[in-house]
Amino acid sequence: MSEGNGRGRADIDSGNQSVSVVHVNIPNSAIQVQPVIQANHPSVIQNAGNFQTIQIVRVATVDDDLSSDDSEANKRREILARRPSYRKILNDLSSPGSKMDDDSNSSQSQDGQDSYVQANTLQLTAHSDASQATQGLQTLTMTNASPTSASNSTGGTTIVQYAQGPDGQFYIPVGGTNVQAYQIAAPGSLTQGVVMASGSPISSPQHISEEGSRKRELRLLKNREAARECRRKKKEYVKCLENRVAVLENQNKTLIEELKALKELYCQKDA
DNA sequence: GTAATGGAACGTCAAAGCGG
DNA sequence: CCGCTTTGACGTTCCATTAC
Repeated sequence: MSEGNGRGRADIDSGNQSVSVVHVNIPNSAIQVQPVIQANHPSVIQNAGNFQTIQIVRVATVDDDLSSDDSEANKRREILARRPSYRKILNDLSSPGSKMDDDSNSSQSQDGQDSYVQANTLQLTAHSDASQATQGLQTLTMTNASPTSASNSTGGTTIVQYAQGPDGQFYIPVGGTNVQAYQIAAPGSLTQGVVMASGSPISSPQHISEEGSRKRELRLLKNREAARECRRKKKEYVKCLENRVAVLENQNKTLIEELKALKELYCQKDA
C-alpha cells in the first residue's frame, strides 16, 4: 500500500503527461466563451462555433470550515456529488444548440481531435463457443457501444469468460485481462440468469440466495465495466479541457498581437 | 539488490442522476 | 417511484523510479 488513502489524487493519465485534478476555488460563476472566427488563424477556426457556456461548479471556498474529518468528508461528498456528469458536459460541448440523443451515439469533441463514444446500456448476451465449450470455458459477451482500451474489450464488446465445473458451479475469472484466479460463483449464475432473464421464478430460499448472488455478480460486473468507461471518459474530458486551454491561449495571444498592431497603426496615423 | 516512494489503473461501494 | 447508470471516494495492486 502506497499512500494510505487515495484522497486528493485523481486517477488521471493523459498519455505522456500526468495531470493532477485539483479543486480550484472559484466562486459561483460561469465563463462565457464566445465563438470567434478568424480566417487568419486556422488553429482557432477549428474550434469556432463550438464554444459554449461552461458552467464552473463551485467546489469549495478558501474559508470553508473543514475542521473535522467527518464533516469534511460529508461536505466534500455533498459538493462533489453535484458536479455535472462528463457525459453531460461533453454533450453540451459537442452539440451547440441541440441536445444530442443520449444513447449509443458517437460524436466529435469540440476540438475535433478526440472522438467520444458513449455507451449507456450494457446488453448482455450469453453464448458458448464450441471449441471453448469443450474445455469448459465459455464466454459472456457484453455488447457495449463504446470501444474501451482496457481489458479484453474489443470494439465495444467486453468478453467475460467463465467456466462451468463438473459440480455445476460457475467459475468466473477474476483480475481483468489476466486470468489470475477463479472465483466461485453460485451455480446457475450469470449465464442462466442472463439467458433466463424473464424465466419463471422459483421461490425456494436457496434459489433466492442464488438469485441474490447472481444479481450481485452481474451488478459488480456491470459496475466494473462502468467504472472503466467512466475513467476513460474522464481522461477524455480532461484532454478536451486541455485542448481548449491551448486553443484559448493561442487565441488570446493572437488577439493581443492584433491589438498591438492596431495600436501601432493608430499611433503612426496620429503622429 | 532492495526498500521506499509515487503514479496509474483497478474494483467496489455509495449516492446522485436520470429515464420510463 | 423504481431500476439502472454514472461518478466520486477509498483501498489495493502493480510497476517504474530513486536513494541507499
